[in-house]
Amino acid sequence: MEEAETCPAQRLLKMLSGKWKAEIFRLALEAPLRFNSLLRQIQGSNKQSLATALKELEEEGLLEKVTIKLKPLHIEYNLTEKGKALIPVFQQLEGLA
Amino acid sequence: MEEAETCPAQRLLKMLSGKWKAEIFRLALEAPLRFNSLLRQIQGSNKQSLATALKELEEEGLLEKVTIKLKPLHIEYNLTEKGKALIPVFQQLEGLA
DNA sequence: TTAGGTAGTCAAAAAAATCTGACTTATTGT
DNA sequence: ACAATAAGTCAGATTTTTTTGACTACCTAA
Repeated sequence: MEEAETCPAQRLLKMLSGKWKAEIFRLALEAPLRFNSLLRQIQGSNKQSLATALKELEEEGLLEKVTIKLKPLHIEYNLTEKGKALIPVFQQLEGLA
Repeated sequence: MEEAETCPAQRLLKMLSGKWKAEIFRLALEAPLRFNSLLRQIQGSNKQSLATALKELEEEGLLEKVTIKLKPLHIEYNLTEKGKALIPVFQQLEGLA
């Protein structure tokens, strides 16, 4: 059941909610992400959860999926402009921690 | 099962995670909170969930519970200093929304 | 050609979060 | 004295999120 939210910050908060999204986002600040590397980097995570998180981050427009057609032929996830706009918030969050 | 988090922002994000916390926090910016008013103000919520959220916000040190011993003798929840430190982050979040 | 890597999907199970309704204790207003 | 309000708690049910393990499909290196 979907519900309307009254609090504007809620939407943004929800974008990074869930067990793995914040960590994925943080790693995306450093370099383009690749599925299996992520699975190795984030200990305790699992395929399904990462796949779901990546799909949602993509749907929310924070990450974009890019098929690299060169040599090792693989897929990358990059921060979008919208994703980059979130960096200062994220840093402020880290600053308080 | 508890797990250690690697991402520093995660802790802060978690403080305002959950279905009602952001909304509660937002209302706390305006005025001290009272349980039953909150229940009426936040449509769709319920006692138990609000009680849990308030308890957690208190444990996290964002709200403090105050017993007002005057005339109508009641309980208030106020933003703590730590809670107030979160205001700019919250505003930035709303600014992006 | 066979093994290993990459990038997943699917169904089902388990765990965590949220909701419901009944009940409590103390204080007010009439 | 009685009913209403305030501020909850508790057990159980329901819902949502997260995890597990099996299974695809494609490519590459030996």
